[in-house]
This record gives sequence, C-alpha cells and structure tokens, in this order.
Amino acid sequence: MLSAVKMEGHEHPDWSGSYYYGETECYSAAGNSMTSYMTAPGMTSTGHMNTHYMNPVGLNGSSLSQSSGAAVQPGAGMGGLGAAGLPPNMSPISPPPYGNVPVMSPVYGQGCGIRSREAKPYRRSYTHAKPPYSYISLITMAIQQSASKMLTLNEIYQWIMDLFPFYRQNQQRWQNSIRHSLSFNDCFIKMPRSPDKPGKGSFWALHPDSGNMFENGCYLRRQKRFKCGKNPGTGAKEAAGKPGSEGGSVTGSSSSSGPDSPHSSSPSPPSSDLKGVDLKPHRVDPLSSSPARVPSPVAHSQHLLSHHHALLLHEPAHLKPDHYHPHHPHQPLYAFNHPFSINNLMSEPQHHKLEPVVQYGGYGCPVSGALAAAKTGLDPAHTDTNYYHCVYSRPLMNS
DNA sequence: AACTGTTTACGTAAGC
DNA sequence: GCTTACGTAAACAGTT
Repeated sequence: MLSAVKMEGHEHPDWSGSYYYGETECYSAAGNSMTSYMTAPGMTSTGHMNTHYMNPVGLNGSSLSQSSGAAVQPGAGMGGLGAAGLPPNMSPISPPPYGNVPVMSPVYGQGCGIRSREAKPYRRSYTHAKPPYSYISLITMAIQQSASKMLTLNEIYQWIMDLFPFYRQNQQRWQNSIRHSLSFNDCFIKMPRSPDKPGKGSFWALHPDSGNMFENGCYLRRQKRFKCGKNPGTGAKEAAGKPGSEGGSVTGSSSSSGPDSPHSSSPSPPSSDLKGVDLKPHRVDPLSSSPARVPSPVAHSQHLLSHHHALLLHEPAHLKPDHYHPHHPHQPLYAFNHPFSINNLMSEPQHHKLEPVVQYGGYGCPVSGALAAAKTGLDPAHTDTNYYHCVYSRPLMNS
C-alpha cells in the first residue's frame, strides 16, 4: 500500500506550466508516512523513493552566501559525506569544480528499475515542490551546516532559500513559521550577538542536548519533540537535560510530564553551561509555579558567543564539526546514512566556503547553479533553468 | 518602517 | 479516537 505525502505546493504559480501533473501533487513512498522514507525504498529495486528529496543537494559544506559569522571550515559542518559515506545507491559525482557531491544516482525513475517507465503524464519536476523537511529540520540543518553552529534568522532564511526554491515564494508565510519554530521549540536557543558584531537579531543555535532529535539522521518528522529540562529531578525532564543523554534529549510523550504543549518548558536551563543563553524557559508551564523566565541573557552577551564555542567543546560530538572524521567508527553525526539524512544534503566540505555550492535539481540532482549564480551575481532564482533540470517521474501508485 | 522575536490559536496529519 | 508533531495565521512587543 502506498500512501502519499502531500507536497503542499499548490499555491505556487510555478507549479503550473512547466510541470506535469498526473494527479495530486504528491510524491509517494513505498510505505505509509514519512517513515517510509526511512526504510529507504529508493535504495532498492522497488524504489519508490523520491530521490530528489533523498539528496536535495550536495552542499559541500558550504555556508550561506551571506553567512557573515559562519565561515565554513573544511571538514566542518554536517559531517559531510564523502564518497565513502554514500549510501549504496549514491554515486559520488564531482561536478567540477565542486568536488565530491553525492548524488542519488538514480534520478527517480532511472535507478529505481521499474520506475523508469515512460511516465509522461506523471513526469514532472519537483523543483519547487515543498521539501519533506519540517521547518525544524530545515533550521537544524542550516545551523548544523554552519561552522559556528549558529546563524541569524536571516541567515537561516537565506540558507533555506538557497537550497530550496520552494521557499523563495510565499516568504512571509514560511518565514513566520520559521520564527515561530525558533521561538517555540526548545531545541533552538538564542545567542545574543556579541558587542563587536552588531546587527539585527540574535544568533540561533541548537540546544546542546537536542542532538538526536532526528533519529538516525532522518530529517523528517521527529518521533519526539525535544524539550529542555523542566524541573531538575522531575524524571523525564531530568533526562532531557542530561548532556549527552541521547535517549533523554528528546522527551518521550510517555515519560514526559505532559504532552507536547507550548506550555511545557523549563524554568531552568538543562545545562549549567548554558547560563546566559536563552534556552526558552520563558514559556510558562501552567503546572509549574517556577519563574517563567530566566534573567535576560543580554547581560552576559559579551562572552556568550565564545561561551557557546566553549560549549561546543563539551557538547555531544555530533555537534562538533571539528570532530568529524569520515572514517571514524564513531563518527557521531548521524552516521547512519539515512536517505533523508542531512548527510545526503551536505556533502563533504572541501573547497567552497561561504557559498551555496551546489543547488539541487528537483531535490536530487545537485547541480551547480547557485554557485554560478553567486559568482555571477545572478539571483539564484533566475538560474533555475540551469540546475533544475531533473525530472521527477511520478511513481506508480500500486493499487 | 522593517525586521525580529514571542505567543496564542487553530487546523492537519502521523503515530499509537 | 487520542495524542503529538507540525504548519499557518495573526497579534503584539521590542529592536535596528
């Protein structure tokens, strides 16, 4: 039985015209729900995997074109995969001059064997389809790919738009959602700017304990939502606040003190290391009489950034770019190469810094348009035709 | 004014 | 069917 994941691209003018619609804007998976993708059917001969999404982009560890404070270091970022880390179905391609760019070798319908049917009415590009990643995933990816492991809101916007043309439209809508996600989710922490880096907005980073929100590196829907510690000593929250406690970093609904409520939060940071960093304890837990907000982090802003870097030195290795070793047996960054892993989004950073090196072509064909656009000064959006040429063949819907 | 950040509310869909 | 994760809209306040 096949179920479909709605693509939610319906309000985009780009959907019409140059794309093909057989039916609803869906891409299907060989299974139900997003977890179907986790089974990596696209890696098999039955491949109904939308390989475009499996490897939307090879980023080569690049950062934002405007990433002011996030200079990417070689070897930094998301534990980029070199060829050695590629899933079985991925072939290392080095479109010059961008180095190793993992590409799902089969654009959907090719490598999937039976899927290479004519696919004429179903043949379409998902260039501007909504990526199957949640906003939380996107934010997480954006932050994690940055060398400094923190980005401003605008940098997050840019990163998302650089990678996903879908998000070049309706910006007000999704950017509002991004802001909401940042504020709402405990897994994101706000790091005030240092005085020597004036500008708008704070830096956003990942909560050090939120490392395994996306289990197995799957950046689809989370199984559990990360919530930082509630009350020290209150069971589940305690676990959530335990650094390095992978099982506890994501609260389980069964073990947490309450449902995934916007009101469930912690009056105190889960990590003592995070004093001064806004860990969003300010949402009032109606069940708690504890103070709703910690003192403003601004007072500590002077060393917050460096403090955060120091934090990174003590945080779980999966957040440490410098600790990434492609062949290290304990390479922590979602060593499981999930088809929706960011490992498939981010290839090994090597030569290109501060630029979106490779755009995706229809979520699966990383190509180099963005860099060219960046270099030529063109709006990447206008280079779509250069690198959005991969066509998605709509999978056969088994009856 | 525009942007950033917080919060509330509501709807949808996945997962159990 | 219930709970939870997520998406969206909107109001509002603070900041640049």
